[in-house]
Formats: sequence, structure tokens, C-alpha cells
Amino acid sequence: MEINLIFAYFQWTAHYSLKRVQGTEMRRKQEKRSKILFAAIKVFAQKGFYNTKVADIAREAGVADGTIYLYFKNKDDILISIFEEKMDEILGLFKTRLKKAKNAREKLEIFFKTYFRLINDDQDLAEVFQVELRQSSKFLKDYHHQKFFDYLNIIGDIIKQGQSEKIFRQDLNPLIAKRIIFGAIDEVARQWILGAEREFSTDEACREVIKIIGKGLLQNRN
Amino acid sequence: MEINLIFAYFQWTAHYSLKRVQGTEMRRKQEKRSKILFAAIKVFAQKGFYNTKVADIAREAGVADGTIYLYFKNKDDILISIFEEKMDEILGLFKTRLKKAKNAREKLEIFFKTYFRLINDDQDLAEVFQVELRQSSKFLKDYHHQKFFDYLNIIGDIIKQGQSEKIFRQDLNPLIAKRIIFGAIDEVARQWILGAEREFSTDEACREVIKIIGKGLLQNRN
Amino acid sequence: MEINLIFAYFQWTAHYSLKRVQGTEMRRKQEKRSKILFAAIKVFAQKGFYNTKVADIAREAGVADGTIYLYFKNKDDILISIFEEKMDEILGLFKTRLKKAKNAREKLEIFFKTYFRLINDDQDLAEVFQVELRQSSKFLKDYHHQKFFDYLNIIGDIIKQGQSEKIFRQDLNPLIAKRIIFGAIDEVARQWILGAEREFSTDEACREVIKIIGKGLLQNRN
Amino acid sequence: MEINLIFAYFQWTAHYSLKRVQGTEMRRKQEKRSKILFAAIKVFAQKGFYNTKVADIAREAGVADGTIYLYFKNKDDILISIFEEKMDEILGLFKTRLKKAKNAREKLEIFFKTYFRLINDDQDLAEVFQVELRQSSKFLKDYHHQKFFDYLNIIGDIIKQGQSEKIFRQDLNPLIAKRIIFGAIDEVARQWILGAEREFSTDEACREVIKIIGKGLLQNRN
DNA sequence: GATGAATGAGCCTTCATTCAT
DNA sequence: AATGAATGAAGGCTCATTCAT
Repeated sequence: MEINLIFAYFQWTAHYSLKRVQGTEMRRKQEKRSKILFAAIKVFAQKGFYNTKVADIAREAGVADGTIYLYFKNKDDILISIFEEKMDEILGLFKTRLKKAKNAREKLEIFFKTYFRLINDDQDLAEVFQVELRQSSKFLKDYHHQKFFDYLNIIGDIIKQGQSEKIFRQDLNPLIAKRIIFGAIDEVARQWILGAEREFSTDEACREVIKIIGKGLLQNRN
Repeated sequence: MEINLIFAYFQWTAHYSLKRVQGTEMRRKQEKRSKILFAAIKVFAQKGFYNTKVADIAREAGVADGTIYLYFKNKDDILISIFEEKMDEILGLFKTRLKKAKNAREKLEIFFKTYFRLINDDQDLAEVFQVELRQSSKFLKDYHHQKFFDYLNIIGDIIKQGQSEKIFRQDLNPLIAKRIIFGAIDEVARQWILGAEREFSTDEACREVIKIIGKGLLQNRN
Repeated sequence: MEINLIFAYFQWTAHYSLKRVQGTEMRRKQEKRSKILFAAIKVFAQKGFYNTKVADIAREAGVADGTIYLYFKNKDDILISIFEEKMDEILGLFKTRLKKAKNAREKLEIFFKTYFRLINDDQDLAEVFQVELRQSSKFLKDYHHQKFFDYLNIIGDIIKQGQSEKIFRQDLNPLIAKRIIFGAIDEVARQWILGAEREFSTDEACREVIKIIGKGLLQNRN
Repeated sequence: MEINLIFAYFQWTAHYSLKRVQGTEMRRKQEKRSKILFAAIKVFAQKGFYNTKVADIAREAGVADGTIYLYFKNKDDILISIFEEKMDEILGLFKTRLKKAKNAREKLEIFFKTYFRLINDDQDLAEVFQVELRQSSKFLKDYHHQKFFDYLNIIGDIIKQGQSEKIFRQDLNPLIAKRIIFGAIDEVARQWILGAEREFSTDEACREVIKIIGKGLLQNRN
């Protein structure tokens, strides 16, 4: 509930915060950029990056084809921008939410809850992140996402903190462990998104992850 | 070592098993088909499905462009065939290997070991599975991966068996748990494959997975 | 020196002469029109007509893209206007300068000197004339360069005058001869303009032309 | 008459000479390439380079659009190839024809005759050379034609030879003189090509050039 | 069966021109 | 009058697929 409010607020600010002080025309420009980005997310989610025509995005956004190129260098740039800009929002949200936790175990739980809340609240975006950003060597090999590493390191840092707090096992390799965790939630989310019939809710998924991963990380005595 | 032998054998049989009884010309036909499939795996792994030209596959396979269409309906069909045929091999291998285990815990461990052995031994194939098939649910609308479900259900069955053997927690939802496990190993494998510098070995990865997931599934008292 | 002054005067008048009697706002309008024309000459000279974007001209002129269309019908119209208006200036200059000559031979020499002086003093304009207008007969199907014929006929008239003065050979075909002369000076000018390293001065070029063409036209006895 | 025969022979050899020893399929490949080049010359001559669509060339050549790209890198490459390949033929023809001359004066005359014969016999090609190759900064500035310099130097060499034979004036600057001559014949040719109504024949043009330029170069005493 | 030259539908991108402000 | 964001038609080029040899 609370998260919902935060998320709504965060969505609202996302479009405006950076430019709040600037004039109306600047705001309008940002609005159109956001409109295109939003349309692109929707269409990429539906058809996939390579099966999406720039004209599809334009139609969805309600602008002319050429207008896209006033805001983005090319089609690839749209996908990269989705990643960069949305990742900024997401990283910000995680940072804010994790501040409240008093130890690594709580942090892990908040992390999972925030993650599945995000997935639940913006499925198109989630799908683009889950599916489209994976598919092209452009984005996986050639293009190095500092922001993706930042994101992964949120998990890594929680693990390390948990180890120094003697809550998590000392023999874990955080490098591999963070991938295990990321992969686990990522795949569950993907299944939730792509699965035709919803076999489980994001809340159930979250609880399941906490059960398995949470327990898997703990010291034997706990 | 032992696994390697098994794997080598299995690779050899893969090309011939289905058609073993047929004549020489049929065998030659299979050889060319395999050559193309093998080339496709390599090129898809390098460049991704959409950035691979049919001509690239032809060149890699050492055949003419047109020849490909004597063995495959179209470019999509190559990807599907990779999946179908390799999945048959993989499913067969898992089945053989898992027979030896006496309980779910052992099965899980064998599953992980076999998985990372496969990844280690055929990286190109692994990459195609990891990256390129992610998008297939988009572009191959009609195509449903029964074999992928079979594969996933190997994990699901191990979980259920572990629950009935009272080794694994009773409150696990096998539907979600199998995704968690699949996602975890999948992501670790992806990182191992795509990461420029090898930060860990497949053996380390395997041990780490067993530590976290293995423990995460167990009953509290164990 | 003297010519320089004349040329400077002529440049100044070019912008105002036609509209000298009109009010200030009209003059301001002319100024902007000239600014655009001047910018267009510069950019056309640098990049060629087809490789020049209207936006390039606008930027060079320091006006908005749309402003150009307040002064010119379209991109073609800019090129035509350059030709028309600059040709008026040039024709006027030739007329003024040629008045002083007492015979065809002197006229020819003054013509050459004036020509190379113009080339020397406004290289951008020269380049547009040299290179870009070459193609105009293609793309401006309807447009006939009356002024170019006027210009050519200055040469033709000098030849005819020289023939009736018995200075030039009687067997010359003025129609062809004027093309020969125009082509000769045009090409020398082009080389001077486009050649990376200046291999000769316009003065040298002028003297060389007078030597060859001048002598070539003369009666045998002279 | 004689020239016509030579020219016809030379046209025939142009397509085959280089590949004469190779197999039929190579010859067929050359034929198609020539067909496209020939079509391009025709269409460029009619509409100009920038107003010609690749599809226009394809239609004229009777091939599909894509076929063009099997033989040429891109549209620019077609124009460059026209220049390069035709220039080879032309240079070869000049070399052959000029061998027969016994002094510079005769050489000059043969040069002019050959030139106007070429113009007369392949008007489309002449137009492309005259007009299209001039219009783009691509071809005039960025692209350096060694072959064009070779061509110009044929004239330059004749001038130098004439000077050492004491036939031509000693005070000529060959650098400028060759441009004067090239420009003169070039412009006459262009007028002959572009002029709607043929005001003169190429033979007349040739005679006129010999009269003016020929005489202009001679020593005073001759 | 094998070839690879040929095809042509399709799409990204550019840019001259318009028009609301 | 001036602006410049928006438009959308147009075209160069790619590449999966075909088919004559």
C-alpha cells in the first residue's frame, strides 16, 4: 500500500523532476520525449525490439515518424534510453527504500518486495527489461551498462553486509551469489510476465523467493 | 572426465542416433544438416539471431546460401531446430545421469553438476539457449516449447520428490521454486559465458549454487 | 586597387540599389534576404547544392529555418536567385568597365581582367557559379538562363566587333568562339578555386589567357 | 570513318578484354555489370546524378534494385566506376591515336579530333563526364582522380613537347595552358551536348578549336 | 542435390516544407 | 515578421528467399 503511493509519486516525478525549474517549453519537450519512450516500451513489450518498426512507435506515441528522430539518435538509442532513464528511477527507488532497513536480512526482504512491486506495477517496462534488453549482442556485449552493475551491486552489497554482520554464511562468494539471486528473481518475474495464465501472484513469488534464497544465505545456527 | 566421455559420446550419437538404420545417403544428408545446425549455433552465439544473416550461417557451414533451404524451412526454423534437437540430447543426458541418484538431494546435486558440465563443454550452444531463445516467445508466436517445459519439470519433479521424501520443505510451491532454481543457474551460467574475464569457474559456480539453493530447499531440522 | 574599389562599391550597391527609394522596413527586409543569399552562396560553395540542407543555410545566416521561406519559394529558388541577382551585378560591372575600351582587343583584355578580378574577390560566389550552376540545366527544367546568355554575349559581341574592326580573324564562328573563350577562363578559374594548393595567381592566369586566346583570335598579319 | 572503326572496336574490347581468358560465367558477370553501368550513364545523363533513383537505373538495366548492389558498393560507387572505367578506355584510345603523330602540332590536332569524335559517338557518357562529375563535392574535392590528371597531362605533355620542338611559344605556362585548352574543348562539347538545337557539328567545333587554340600556342614567326 | 546470382519487399532515416505560437 | 518543432513523403540499402543451371 505504502509502496504503491511511493511508486505513484516516483512515476510522477520521473518525468518532471529533472526539469522542474525550467520553462514551459522545456517541460513540453520532456513530455513528448516521455511520450515516445512510453510508447516504445509498450510496443517493444508487445512485439520485441527487432519486430518493432519505428513507425509503430510513432503511431503509438501519436507523432510523426520523423519526430522520433528529434528526440533520439536512432532506434537503438530508444532502447538504450529506456534502459538508462528507467534504471535511474529504479536505482533511486531502491536506494530510498533500503535506507530504512536496520540489517542485511531486512534489506534483502525490502529489496525483494520492492522488486516484485516494480514488476507488478509496470509490466511493459518489466518486459522490456526482462526480454528485450537480453536479446541483442548490442546490449549484452558491446554496450556496457554501468547502471546494470550498480543494480547488481545493490544485491552484492547486501550480501557483504550480511556477512560482516555474521547473519549470512561466511563461505559465500558474493560475486556468484549476487548472480544467483538476480537470476532467481529475474526468472520468476519473467515467468509471471510472459506466462499466458497467471499461475501465481507477485506477492506469492516474493514470499517464495524469501523462503528459498533468504534461508539459503543464512548461517547454519540461525 | 567421466562426464566428458559421456558428453562426447552423446554428441556423437546426437547426429546419428535418429537415422542409424538408414542408408549412407541418408547419413550424408544428416551430416550436412548437422553441419548447418552447428554453424548456426556458433554464429547465433556470436552475433545474435537478428544480427545473423543466413549467408553467415552458410559461410560458416561451408555450403551455399540456397542449400540451407533444402534442410530448413526458413531462418526461424533453424533456431527452432537447434532448440528441439539439442533439447532432446540434453533431456536424454539428464535422464541417464539422474537415474543413478538414490534421493532428491543427490538428484539435485547431479542435476547442477550435469548442467554446469554442459555449459562448460558447449559454450556456443549454451549462449544460444541463454540469450537467443529468450526472445523466441515473441517472434515465434505459435511455437510452444514443450521440451523446455520438460526440462523445467526435471527440476520440478526433483522438488516434489524431495518434499515427499521429507527432505525438502513442505511449504514450497514447486511451480515457483523450479523457476527460482532455473533462473539462478541460468544467470550464473550466462555471466560465466558472457563475462569478458572469467571471474569464476563452472565448478565454483556449481558449488555456490548447491550451497545456496541446496540449503534453501531443505527442511529446517536438517 | 581601382578595381577593388569598384568592386566594393558594387557589392554595397547590390543590396540596396533596387530598393533604394523604399522605406526602412523594406530595407531591413532586403538586408535579411541578402544575408540568406550570402549564407547560401557560402554553404553551396562548401558542400554543393544537393549536399546543403536548408537548415545549414539558416544556421549560417543566423535565422530560423522557416524564415528562409518568407524570402524564397523553395530551395531551388535560392539557387536561381543567387544566379539572377549576382548575374545582374556582374553584368552591370562588365558593362561599366567595358565602356572605356576603344577597340575589341582592349575590350577583350578588360573583360579578362575584370573576370579574374571578380573570381579573386568573391571565391564563394565564383564556386557556386562554376560548379553548382552546371547542374541547373538538369534540375531546373523550366528555368532558362537568359542572363547567362547575356553574359556569354558580351564575349560574342566583342568577337563580332573585333571582326568588323578587322582585328580578329574573319573566319571565326562567334557562336563557337565565345564558348571556347568562356570555357577556357572558366576552367582556369575553377582550377584556381578548387585546387588545394594555389599553383598560380589570378593575375598569372589572366596573362596566360590573354597570350593564348588573344593571339588565337588575331588576324594573321598582326 | 577510320576513327569510327577504331572506336567501335574499342567499345567492343572494353567489356571483354580484361576477362577474355576467363570462363563464360565470368563473362556473363561482366556483361551484367556493363549493362548496369551503361544504364546508369543513360539515366544520369537524362536526369542528373542526384535526381536519379537507384530504382531508375535498375529499371533501365532490366534488373532488380538489389542486383545493383551485387556489382556496386552504393550509388556513389556507380558514378565513380563510370569515371574510372570509361577513363581507362579513353586514355587508352588517346595513347594509341597519338603515337602516329610526328610532332606536337600534329599531336594537338589528333587530340582535338579524337576528343570530338568521342563526344560525338557517346553522348550520354559525354554528358555524365561533362555535367554530373562536376556537380558534387564528392567527386571534385574529396575524390581525387588520378585518371583525370593523366588525361590533363596528355595536353600538358603535348605543350611541353611543342615548346622543346620550338613550335610552341616558350613563354607559356603549361600548367595554365593545359587548363585553358581543356576548358575550351570541354565547354564547346558541353554546349553541343546540352544545347537543345544543334547550332554546330562536332566537326565544326573541332576546326574552330584548332583555329583559335592552335594558333594561340604557336611561335610568332610561324 | 547443390549452387549462388537474382529478386524485391520492407524499413530506417533524412530533410524540404509547413504552421501554430 | 520570426520561430523551430513537427511533419511525412521518399529513397538508399539490406537480406531472406527463390530458382535456373
